[in-house]
Amino acid sequence: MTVTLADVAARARVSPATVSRVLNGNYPVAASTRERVLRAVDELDYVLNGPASALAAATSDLVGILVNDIADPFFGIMAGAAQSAIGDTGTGRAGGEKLAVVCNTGGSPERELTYLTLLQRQRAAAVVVTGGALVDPDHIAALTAKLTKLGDAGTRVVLCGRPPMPGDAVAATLAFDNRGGARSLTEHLLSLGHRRIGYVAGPVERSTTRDRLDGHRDAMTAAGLDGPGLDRLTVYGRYTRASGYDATRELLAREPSLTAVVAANDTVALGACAALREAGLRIPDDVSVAGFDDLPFSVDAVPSLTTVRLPLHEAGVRAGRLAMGADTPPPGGVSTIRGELMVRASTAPPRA
Amino acid sequence: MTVTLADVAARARVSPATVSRVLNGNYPVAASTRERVLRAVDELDYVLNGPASALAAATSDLVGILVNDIADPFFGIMAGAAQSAIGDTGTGRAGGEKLAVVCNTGGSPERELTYLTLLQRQRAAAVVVTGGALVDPDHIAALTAKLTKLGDAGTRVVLCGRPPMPGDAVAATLAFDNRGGARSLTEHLLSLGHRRIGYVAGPVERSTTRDRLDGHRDAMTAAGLDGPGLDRLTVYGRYTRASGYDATRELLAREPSLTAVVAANDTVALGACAALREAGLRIPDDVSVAGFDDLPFSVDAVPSLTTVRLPLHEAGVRAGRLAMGADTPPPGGVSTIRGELMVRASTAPPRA
DNA sequence: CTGTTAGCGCATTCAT
DNA sequence: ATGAATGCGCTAACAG
Repeated sequence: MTVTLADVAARARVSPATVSRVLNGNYPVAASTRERVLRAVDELDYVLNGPASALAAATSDLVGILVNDIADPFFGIMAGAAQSAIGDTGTGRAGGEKLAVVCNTGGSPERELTYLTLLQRQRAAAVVVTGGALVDPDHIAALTAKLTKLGDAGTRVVLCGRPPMPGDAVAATLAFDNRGGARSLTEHLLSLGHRRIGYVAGPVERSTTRDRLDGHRDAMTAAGLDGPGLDRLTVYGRYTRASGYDATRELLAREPSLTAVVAANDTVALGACAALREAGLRIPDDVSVAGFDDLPFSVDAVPSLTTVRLPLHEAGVRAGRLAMGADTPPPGGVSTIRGELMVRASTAPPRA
Repeated sequence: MTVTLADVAARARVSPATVSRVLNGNYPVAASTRERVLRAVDELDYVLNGPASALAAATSDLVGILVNDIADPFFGIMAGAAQSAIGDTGTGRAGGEKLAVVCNTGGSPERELTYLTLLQRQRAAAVVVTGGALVDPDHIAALTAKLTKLGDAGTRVVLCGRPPMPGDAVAATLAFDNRGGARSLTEHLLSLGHRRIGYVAGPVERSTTRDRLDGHRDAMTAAGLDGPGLDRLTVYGRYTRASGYDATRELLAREPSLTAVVAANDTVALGACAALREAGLRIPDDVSVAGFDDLPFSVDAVPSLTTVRLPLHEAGVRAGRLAMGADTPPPGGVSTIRGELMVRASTAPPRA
C-alpha cells in the first residue's frame, strides 16, 4: 500500500542502503546512481517515513518553538522569524528539511512542561522557548530538570526573550534588557517633567513584569520619587487590553491628578488609553501614556504610542539559527538584547 | 543510557506488552499491575519513544495546524483555539496527549506544500489548514493531490476559514461566508447614503480577497452602482497596514471626493485610517471606514471600527474537535460560518 | 488479564 | 562506491 524505501531501491536497482544514503546526502554516491534513485523517488512519489527514520537515527527533524500566547503578535513575530530561519537553513532538497513547529502554552506552566515532554518524546532536534518565565521556584526547578533531560538527550535548547536559567541545560539564551528599557522609558517621562506617574504592570509572577517594573523603579528612585507612593501608583494585571483598561481606572481612582501612565506593554497601553479617554482625559495633553515592545499597531495608534522597541524579528531569527546550530552561541551562552526608546505622540510635558 | 519500555517492564516485573498497554490505556489491565507499572515509569522517569511508537502503530500523535501568517492575530486566534481544543481532548494522562503544532507558511504555496509533506512524513494524525486559499488552479491541483495522499494515509484533514475543495480528500471544512459578510457591510454604507465608496482589496490571487470583493460588488450592483467606476475605485494590495495606507492614498488620488473606504480586513483598515488622517480628513465626518474580521484591536481603534465579526475562536475550536474526531463532520462535510456586522464609530452618513 | 512473537521502515556498521 | 546484515523501541496479533 504505502511506498517504502525498499520499493524505491528495487525500482532503482540498488540496495536500500544506497537509497538512504542519497536521501540523507551525507555520504558519497555516484552521480549516475543518485540520479537513478532520485528519479525512482519521484516516480513512486515516495515520502520518507519520519518515525522510522527518527527511530533508527535516534533523532528527528522536529524543532519546537514554545510561546505563551500565539494570538499575541509579540510571540507571533518571534516565532515566525525563528520558523523561517529554521526552514531557510534547509538545503532546499528534502533531505535537510526541519519541521519547525510552534506550541502555544497559553502561559500555563503545566502546559509548558507537557509540551516539553511531548517534544522530548518526539526526540526533537531542538527547542526554542520564548517569552517571560514564571518566577515560581518550583516551576523553575521543574523546567530546569526537564530542559536538562532534553539537552542530555541531544536536543539543543535555546531561550529567546527569556532570562537565563541556572545550570548548563541551555545551549544559548537571548535575553531582552527589559529593566534597562523600562528605566529609559520612565526617565523620558521624568525628563518631560512628570512626577505623578502610574504604572500598569503585568502578572506579578512573570519575570518580564518584574524586570520592567524594576526598571521603572530604578528611574523613579534615582529621581528621588521612591517611597510608599510608588506602590500606591502600581497596579498589577495581565498582558491584555482589558487589564490595561481596568488597571487605569483603578489608578485614576487612587490618584486623579496623575499626569502619566506607563504600561507593561503596548496592548496594555491601548487599554489604558481607552480608560483615560472615557474619563474625559486627552492624550497626551492631560495624561501621557507609554507602552513597551513597539508592536506594529503602536505606530498607528491615535496618538501614536511612545514605547520601547524590542527587535523581535531579529531575536527570532537568531534563536532559529542558534537552534539549528548554524550560529555559535555567544560567549557565556547569554546575549542581552537592548530595547530602543521610541518617542512618539502619546507623551508630552504635563500641563502647567 | 536512555530508559526504554523494557526497563520499565523489568522493574515492574511484567512484560513489555503490558507496559505498553497501561501507557496507551486502550486495553484492560489489572489495577494492581497498572499501579506497579505507573510507579516504575515514575521512578525511572521514563518517556515514551514517540518515533518508535509511531513506527509500530503506523500513526503518530502529531497534529499540524497550517496558518498563512503567525504574526497576524486572525490566524493566531484560530490556531490557539484549535490547539487548546486538541490539547483538552486528552484524558489528562500522558496516554492520549496529542502534540498540536502550528506551521507558518507565510502565505507561500511552496511552503504550504512543504509543510504538508513534512507532516505526511511524520504520519501526522490530523492536519488543519486555515485561512484563504490561493486561486491558482495549479496550486489547487497540487494541494488537492497532497491532501488526498494524506487522507489516504490516515491523516484526518480539516479546513478552517477556507473554501471547500473538490474531491473527498477533506474530512470536514469550516468556511467563512466572506461574500455575505462583505455584502452586508457595503449595504450598511449604502444605507447611510454613501455612493462613492473606495475598496481596498487584498492580494488578487487569494480566495478571501475575491469573495469579499464579490460581496462588495453584489451590494454595489444591487444599488445600481456597478460599471467602470467600480473598478476604478478598487485597489489591490496585501493584508497589511502598509498596504492599506498606500492603497488609500491611491484611491484618494483617483477620487478625491470619496466618502467611504471599505478595507479587506481590519489591519488594512487601520492603514487606511492613517492615510486619510494624513490627508487632513476626519473619520467618520469626512470619510467613513470599515474593516473585516473584528480583531481585538478594532474596538479600541479611534474611532472604533465598523467591521464584520468572524467567530474565529469558535471556528478554531470546532476545527480542533473535528481534527480529533471528537465531533462528527457537518452533513455534506461543509459548514458555512456567517459573520456579524458590527456597526461602530468609524462609519456615519456622508457630509451633505 | 498477561506473556510471546513478529515485524514496522530505516540508518548504520561491516564487508566488498 | 555499493550491498548485506543488524537493531533502534515499540505495538499488535496471537496464545494462554
